[in-house]
Amino acid sequence: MHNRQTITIIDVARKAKVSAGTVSNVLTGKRPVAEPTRSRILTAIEELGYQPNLLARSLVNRSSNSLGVIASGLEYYGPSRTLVGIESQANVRGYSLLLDLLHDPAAADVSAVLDDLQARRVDGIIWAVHQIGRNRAWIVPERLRTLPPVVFLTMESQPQATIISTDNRFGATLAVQHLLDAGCRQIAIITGPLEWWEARERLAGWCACLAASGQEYDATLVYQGDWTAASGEQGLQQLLARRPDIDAIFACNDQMALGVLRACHFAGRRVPQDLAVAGYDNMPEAAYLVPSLTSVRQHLADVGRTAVEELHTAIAARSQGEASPTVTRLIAPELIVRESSSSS
Amino acid sequence: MHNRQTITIIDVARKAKVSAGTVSNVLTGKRPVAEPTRSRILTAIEELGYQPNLLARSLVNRSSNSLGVIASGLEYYGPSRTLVGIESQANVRGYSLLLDLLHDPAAADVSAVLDDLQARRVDGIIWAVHQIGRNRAWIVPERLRTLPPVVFLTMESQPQATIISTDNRFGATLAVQHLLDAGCRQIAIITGPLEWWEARERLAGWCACLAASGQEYDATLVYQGDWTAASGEQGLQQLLARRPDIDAIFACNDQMALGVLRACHFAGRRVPQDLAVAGYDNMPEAAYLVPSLTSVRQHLADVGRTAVEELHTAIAARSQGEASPTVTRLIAPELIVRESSSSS
DNA sequence: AATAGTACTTAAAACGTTTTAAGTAATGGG
DNA sequence: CCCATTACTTAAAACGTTTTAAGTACTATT
Repeated sequence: MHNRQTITIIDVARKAKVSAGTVSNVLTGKRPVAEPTRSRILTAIEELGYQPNLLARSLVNRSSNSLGVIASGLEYYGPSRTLVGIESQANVRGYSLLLDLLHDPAAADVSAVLDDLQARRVDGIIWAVHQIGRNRAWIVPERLRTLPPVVFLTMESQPQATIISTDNRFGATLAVQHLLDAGCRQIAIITGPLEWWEARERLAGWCACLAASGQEYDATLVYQGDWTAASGEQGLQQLLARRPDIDAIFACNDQMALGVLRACHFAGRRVPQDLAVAGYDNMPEAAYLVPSLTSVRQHLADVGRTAVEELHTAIAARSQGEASPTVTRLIAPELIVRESSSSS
Repeated sequence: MHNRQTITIIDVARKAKVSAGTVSNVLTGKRPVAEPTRSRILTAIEELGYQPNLLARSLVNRSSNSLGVIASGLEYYGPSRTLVGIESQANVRGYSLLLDLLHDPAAADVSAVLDDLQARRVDGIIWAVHQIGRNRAWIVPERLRTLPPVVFLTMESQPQATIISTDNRFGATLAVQHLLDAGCRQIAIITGPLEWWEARERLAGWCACLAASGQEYDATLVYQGDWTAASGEQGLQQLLARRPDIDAIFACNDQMALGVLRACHFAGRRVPQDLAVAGYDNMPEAAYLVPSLTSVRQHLADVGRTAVEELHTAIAARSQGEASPTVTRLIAPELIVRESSSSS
């Protein structure tokens, strides 16, 4: 019945009484084609319902017009937001996206996914996995040389790599300085797991800010959580037990801040009167909690978009044979002050 | 310096003193190769660092081993969760994922993305955009026939399409029945935008459940929100103004439920003593709100995985030349009871 | 009227695989 | 010792494009 033979550029050529090369010329627009021929070809394409085969095109062009994205934790707010930014800019630049998710972001062996992307001849790769423990160990010049250009998200600055990230240290400073300005003096912190680079950076921002205000490092003010609300709840309980005098908490993400709010409720500490609370991430829920949550907003979609732009220029450079310089780009976050920290 | 000439199967063949066909045979494993030759080839591959070009392979195989995913709203909890499920099962089945995001999920013109996926010769397509208004209008047999197999997520049952979805009507029933069992009698609902199929389904579940308990439809108990917490907050205020006697609210997602909780706080209504609240989605924050939120948990990762499985069998069927039957699969959600609705 | 230049077209050669059909060498049976 | 059979190998032909180098037909110039 339906022989569904795929129709190729040759069928179009035959129908328009012209050679395949000419059809290709009108398709790519790289070479002029006389008006009558062009329109003859166009109607032939239309009538046959011809759809070019991008695989064949990519094969000869040696470029697939696609980017590989390796991400993890997509079920969380941050990563998915970043991906949206990546996708929108990829669209603008005409790239398709090949998505790979890492189930264990701490795993160091990633050669399989990299090989696959390479085999599919992606033009560039965005590495959107958080830096945890030694999961960056594969980033060595020998491996990078065999890969298409790579842009890394959310990792420590490194001379041999292009990196786009939000400025976690600065973000933490914003929050802590705000708490200081609000009159708080004993500001505790609930960090993320310290194998995470981001967690260390935010802790460093807290340290630096307190140091600048003349306080010296006090380990009893630090609790290491694991990003979950449960750990925030437990963290506050422990901190209160150790240091009943604390008057502010900087929770390194909003989930943990949520746990803190809950623990405060049961501990009978009013927020913000008895204890000011600031979070990090500015998740959509933050504005509607009771009390609404002061938080640090990262411009994650911008991170994603910038990553694509940076990658795009690197790709262009390499296709010219030039070696593109590696850059590190930090995007400044912004503090959103809400009820949980405003004394009024 | 580095001439970065890509190394092909022919280079390997030459080095192993063998023909390209034989190398292909050990690569694909479809035809036997004598042990000494095989190992000679293997070491040649190893030494040259050969990486097969999947584009070329796909060209001759007429199958790219990849699935196209068209999604939207990825920054929200549900869609990203579903995508994670899709990705994990795609991995199991050996498919790569080509991701396209729709910025306006209500837009009806989607031919551009479909064309692109088709041009890239994906083996199948997962349509993960919510059904809103007429954005399903393109689903007509003529168009479907030109496409590779498609699986639709979250839409109304339709004979000509394979559909995987959670059972929204049943989920709503779970929540409302639970509120009835808790002794509530005036159960209001805050719906999503009623152009959304899911919103209509959940409303229908509420209606059905109340009808079964002998109550007849009462429009003053219905408020149409837009999925945002802000609309939930406003919804509760309006409902209370209209009907001060309501003793329970079913908010059709957790964001709106969050707004309801906030509004209750300011209106001085205690939850659950004065007003029981149930949400939908069971977002991670639900368990840590004060009070923690009763909600309907959808098994979204399962939806994603099932979609891939269903697509996989459809692909297999079509490659055999058979027409695969269309199926509709509804996945039952589950109610998670928490403080916001338990009278104890 | 010959030459040069312009403006398109085209046949053929890539691109890097897999598959087909044919070939070869070794083994076994009669 | 010949013929089948088995077990691999291989050269060549796809797959569907783009690009290169070579035409071809005009027009403009001398």
